[in-house]
Amino acid sequence: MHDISPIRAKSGTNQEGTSAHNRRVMIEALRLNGALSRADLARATQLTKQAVSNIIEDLERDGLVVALDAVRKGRGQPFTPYRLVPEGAFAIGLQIDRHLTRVVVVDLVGNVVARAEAGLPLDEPSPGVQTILGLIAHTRRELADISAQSERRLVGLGVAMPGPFGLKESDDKWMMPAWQQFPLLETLTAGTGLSVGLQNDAAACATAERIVGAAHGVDHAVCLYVGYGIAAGLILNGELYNGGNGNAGEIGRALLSPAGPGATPLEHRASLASLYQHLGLNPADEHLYEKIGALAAAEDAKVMGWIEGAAHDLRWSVHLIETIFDPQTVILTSGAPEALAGRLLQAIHPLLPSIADRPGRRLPRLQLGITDPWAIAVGAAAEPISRAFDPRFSAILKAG
Amino acid sequence: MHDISPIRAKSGTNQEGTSAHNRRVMIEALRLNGALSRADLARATQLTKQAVSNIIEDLERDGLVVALDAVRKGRGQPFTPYRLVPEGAFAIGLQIDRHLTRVVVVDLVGNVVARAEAGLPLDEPSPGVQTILGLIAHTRRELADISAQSERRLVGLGVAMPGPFGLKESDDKWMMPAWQQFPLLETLTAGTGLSVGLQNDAAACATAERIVGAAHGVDHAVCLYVGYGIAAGLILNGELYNGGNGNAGEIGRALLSPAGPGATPLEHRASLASLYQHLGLNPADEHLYEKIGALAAAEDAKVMGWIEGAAHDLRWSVHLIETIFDPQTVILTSGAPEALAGRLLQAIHPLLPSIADRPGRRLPRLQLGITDPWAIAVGAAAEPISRAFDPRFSAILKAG
DNA sequence: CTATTAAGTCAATTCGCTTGACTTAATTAG
DNA sequence: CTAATTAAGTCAAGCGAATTGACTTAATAG
Repeated sequence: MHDISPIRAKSGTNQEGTSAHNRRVMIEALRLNGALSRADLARATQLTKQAVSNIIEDLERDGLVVALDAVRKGRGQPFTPYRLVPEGAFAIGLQIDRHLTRVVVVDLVGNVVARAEAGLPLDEPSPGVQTILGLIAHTRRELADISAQSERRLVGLGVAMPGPFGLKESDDKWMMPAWQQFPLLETLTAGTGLSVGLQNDAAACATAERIVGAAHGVDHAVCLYVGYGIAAGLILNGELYNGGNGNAGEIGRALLSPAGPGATPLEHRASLASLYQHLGLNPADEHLYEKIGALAAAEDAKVMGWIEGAAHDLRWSVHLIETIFDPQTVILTSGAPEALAGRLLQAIHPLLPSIADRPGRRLPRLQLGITDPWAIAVGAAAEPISRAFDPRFSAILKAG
Repeated sequence: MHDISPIRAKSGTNQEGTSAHNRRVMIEALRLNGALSRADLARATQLTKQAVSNIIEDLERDGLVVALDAVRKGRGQPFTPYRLVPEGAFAIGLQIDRHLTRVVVVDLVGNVVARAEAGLPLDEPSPGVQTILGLIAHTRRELADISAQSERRLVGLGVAMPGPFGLKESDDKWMMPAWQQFPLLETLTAGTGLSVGLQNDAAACATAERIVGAAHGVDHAVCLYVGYGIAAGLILNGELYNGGNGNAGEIGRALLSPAGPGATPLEHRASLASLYQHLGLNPADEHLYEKIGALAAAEDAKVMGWIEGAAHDLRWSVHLIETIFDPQTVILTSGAPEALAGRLLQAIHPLLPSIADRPGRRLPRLQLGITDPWAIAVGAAAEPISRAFDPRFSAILKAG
């Protein structure tokens, strides 16, 4: 922001970057594969045994990994597997949805160790933020009871809320105009002292799937999230893709046909908001989740009608996503009860033909992801963890 | 292929990776900014003056950069700018289109130093490949006349042809089934002794735009290529995105509406193939390019009719691309004459509203890119150059 | 019991970036 | 005209993380 050089160049790197990267690679390898010996790690990362030994010793001293009992397996000296220590790091995830907010604390491997939720006023961010800071403080105290060194091991706060961000004017009734204007990140940074990151809810969902779900270890996946709105979280080359302005994947506003009066945004037909409207339910209703879960389980005619319409558009959305991204798999996630999400998944089938329909596929073209209403908050919390520990290009380079 | 470890992990890195990355960063900085002093480079890349000096000395010895005259500017010692040496490296680009093939040799900064073209049989790859190898040998001899050390400085051969690749069965008449089956890359590798890379034509186009065109220095851009077919080249985070199977951006096969008998693939309505059909022209006609150029310049009714239809669909494609990728700009490129491409661009306007319609934009939402029929071949040649000299994550890591 | 296989350590080495002092050469202030 | 200031660039020593190759340890196969 201050004194930007007119010269465009990528940042260089040095031994620090090398070291940081290799540590991250070790941590990711352990997350993806469970427990590994140093010899295994050396083979998998192409580093020497000695380099791996040094790094592991380092990580062990930092409390991020721990040795298990030696294992005898065939000839040769028994190996000592190492695994991640869940209590090695924690992060806080904050989901801000239209009518409620959720806060979770997750550990290094993605376990939820504390959670809290509360209602949220749609049009008044200021008291809402007080509520949020209260929830965060509460979960932090819970965390302190679990882990003595928790504060030192807290790597950040991830925020997930419906996008898109930073547009001209939010006169769209499906949005949250008051929240879009509020200096949320600054307030949260000041109020918590943590490093704060922001994602849209689909991105958070994709991050959750990547850390603990169906996208675990998959480098190219698209996470289609049907929540109050609808959006896609994009995992490309093993990293979340945000776009030029952080709004990539905001397909809720995609028009369903080239033009004309029938051009409807996708989110007006395939989002829970549209379902609530279809059913005449109040979105602020406290028992909404249970109600639509019961209706879906009972295969209520109105719900099934909505499902059919939404599935029709989603089928085509999957086709477009496959055609454009060529992902290894598409993951359908939802803030909806599993009964509803499952029926929606079924209704989307059979899928339209596309380039994804290729020989030698290993992963399904479309699969159901996490259908836990807390998934978004977990994904939000996974973002700082990923930022701190996952191998990524930017982590090798100097500066920030 | 052989003995794949079941352990999933990213590769580690070491000083070699560091060094390779920093050299690439220098080269990219010089390509993007023209000539820079070592002090400028140090500031831009965050490396120390000393590190930059060592690397520049190295690059100079390798013949990749050269010092210009010292420049006095304000206080302090005059600085010595360095610039890239075009003859520092060469690459061959091969475009295989439906009815013809083009070969170019480009230098380090993207200048074409030799070119050749020939017709190609659609259904017989084998004699076609002999033609291609002949063209390559021919341009190589031309190159040898220009640069004595040319062979040593040839970094690779890039191939661009219409995708998608590796599908089940190419019973689609718009495709080139015979070519899809032929072991092209192996034959070319054996026939030239060069390292060979493959892209679809839109990706090649995007690479060309990135090296010498509208996407120069832009990190998030989508290149919409209207050629015989239609596809999008995706530049995400400053690198070309290929997808899980190398078929990302193949939007020609995207269906234009959710379902029903009217569901037409985009390429049946917005591709030059569809124009030829609309006009009743033979795609193998030698003077096709001139013919449609003249018709477009004369605003022929039939051509304008096709433009209107194609623009209708492309307008919506741009909307979808913006909504999904949130790019900084969308670039319309085409193998068509400028008269036609320009009118098509005009006809696409006004654009549909989208998240790209945001305050503080610097780049146009949609702009015309290179409309040179040789652009694809140049982009194909740019791929090995980029692979050899551009900073990228994979270049830091070991092996690969 | 011996040969073989494999995990892991030890100590020396290597290599590219960093550090801090220094040199060179220009402009600006007095 | 001189001295102070500013900035580019060099020099030489140092550092740090991975590498190298020999070595140790401990298991199984024959």
